[in-house]
Amino acid sequence: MGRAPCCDKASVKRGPWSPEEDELLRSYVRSHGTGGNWIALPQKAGLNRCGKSCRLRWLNYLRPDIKHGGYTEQEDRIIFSLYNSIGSRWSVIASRLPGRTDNDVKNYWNTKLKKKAMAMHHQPQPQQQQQQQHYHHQRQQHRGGADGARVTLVSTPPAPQSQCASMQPSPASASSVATTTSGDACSFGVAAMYSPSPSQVPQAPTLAGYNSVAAAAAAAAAGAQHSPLAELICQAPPPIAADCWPSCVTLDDVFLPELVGAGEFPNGNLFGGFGPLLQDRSSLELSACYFPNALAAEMWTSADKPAGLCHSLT
DNA sequence: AATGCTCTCAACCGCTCGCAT
DNA sequence: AATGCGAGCGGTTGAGAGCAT
Repeated sequence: MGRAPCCDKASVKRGPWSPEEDELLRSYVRSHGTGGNWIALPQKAGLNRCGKSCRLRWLNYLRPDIKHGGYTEQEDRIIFSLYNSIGSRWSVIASRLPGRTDNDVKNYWNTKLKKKAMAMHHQPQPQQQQQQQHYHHQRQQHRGGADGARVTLVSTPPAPQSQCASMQPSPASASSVATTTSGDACSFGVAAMYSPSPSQVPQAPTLAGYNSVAAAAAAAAAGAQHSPLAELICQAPPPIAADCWPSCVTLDDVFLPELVGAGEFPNGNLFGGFGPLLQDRSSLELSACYFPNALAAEMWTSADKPAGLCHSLT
């Protein structure tokens, strides 16, 4: 059973917005803000529109920081990646692309990227497929999308290692030290927090080995049964080179097991092909990363990392 | 020039979620 | 605990622009 309409559709204007309406809404929001109440806004702003319509118009079109069109190759990759990782959660995907809206990303996917993916589907590369099947296998153990363990690396000196396998659920936020269920702080350099409830946390400790940006097509190409994108494409774009790392992607929010190189956090090769990249970027503040589970987080702390990378962690 | 088809994207619809009561 | 309400989300629609015939 659906809810009651938010406004009387018969009495409000619908359809395309006129420049005058745009200006009314723009000037009202500029001077008053939304007030956290979109339902009441149209009347206050002198608009004969449904509040929902006003909200959509503002968020998707009138906001000053909106970018329209002109998607870059890097943005494409991010969308591919995130779509593969989390599916059609457009608001989450859009949040990784400054200036983009969920509606815009959704439209872009439906009209352009999906076709691009399907075109790739007809050009499979056996060698990649084999490797990607491996990714796929591991990816399935990560299901839950972005709901893996979120790890914030802290600069506190290493303490005796304790298992953080039972982290308290916590809102995803950087620079927080999680505690175990017994209340012990996991202060051995890594504080891990699970976004999902513990029961949702994948049990298998195996780590995926691809970066989150190139991963989209990689995992998808593996034909992952749980991946929507996987049904569409079978070929991964090449890994991102150090000199074209998307400027809009910060290391602040990287799903680390995907960022690191191939394998299971091999000692001495933690970052696989991305070591040089990360070293180049060591000036960035790596404040929060995602791991699929606490074991992965622990492996991170004990693994060799590019010099300087941890230096700037908070 | 006229017609039909395809594509794009702004806008709508219906639902879930979270908060307040 | 139950209920109501608004915000937010993702899927879908349809008008209009562009292109092909």
